[in-house]
Amino acid sequence: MPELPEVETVVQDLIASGLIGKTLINAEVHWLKTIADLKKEEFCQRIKGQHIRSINRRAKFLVFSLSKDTLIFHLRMTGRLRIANPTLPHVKEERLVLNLSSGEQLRFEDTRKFGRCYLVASPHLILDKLGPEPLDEKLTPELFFQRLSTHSRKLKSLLLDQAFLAGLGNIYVDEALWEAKLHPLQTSNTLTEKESHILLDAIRRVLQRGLESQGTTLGNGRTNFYRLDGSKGKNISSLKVFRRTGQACPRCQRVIKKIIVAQRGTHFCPNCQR
DNA sequence: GTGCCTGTTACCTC
DNA sequence: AGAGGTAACAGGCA
Repeated sequence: MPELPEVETVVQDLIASGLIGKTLINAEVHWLKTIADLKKEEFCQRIKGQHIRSINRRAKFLVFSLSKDTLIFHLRMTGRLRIANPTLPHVKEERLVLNLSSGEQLRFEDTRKFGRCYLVASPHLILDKLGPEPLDEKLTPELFFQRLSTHSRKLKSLLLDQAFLAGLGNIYVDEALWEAKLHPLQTSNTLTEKESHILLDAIRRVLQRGLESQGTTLGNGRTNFYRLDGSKGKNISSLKVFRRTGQACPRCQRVIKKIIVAQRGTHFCPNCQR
């Protein structure tokens, strides 16, 4: 669910909610594996009294710089953050609650329990293996082409690989490949330099669109992406192929197909994407 | 109820 | 190196 635009939306929502500068009073851990790296007692002890210096995004990670340590969330499939008054009813999907000096709570809800929260002295071990940020100017078209050329992999799996490029997930990869008119099974080192530039542009366009729409919320269930205040992202109306199997391609009207690549549902137009 | 699907990632084997 | 399988989970849906 949460890919780059969704995580960035949540980061911006957290900042807008005035979280920066607040102090973490204590933590309530309701699911141990959520904080897999640390024992519950150590996590609670260590986080106590630290204040939030800044909130950033790297790939699909939310990164809270605290006064001493770094607090990192990965939402995986169904993780959600919510700021709540303690009197707000709790839900059973709540895995972690951080009590703030303001009297509010930062609640982490996660239906499928895949999400993770790390409290570390240094973020490097977690963040340094990630590839470049797709929207970073330092990722030039030349560098992107060079990186694509050094792998012989299906475009779909390569673009999902966070060590190759950070922040894309199933939705935006399918959308970017459609936008670039490239087949998900095409091998990465067969792209011409021109095609690779078109692909980078396409990736940036679909991400930018996702950001402007504050993310993609696909349905109505609680396992979907929601913003901090519970509202939906509006990007679904921009999707051209994702979960549109059997419908007409908006470009050529041919029927959109679905195949499985790298164990992931992959949507594309067999006419536009050769 | 049954069985299959799902937006992520780590880890394993070939 | 890269591909494929499995596992971690629980809900949605036909």
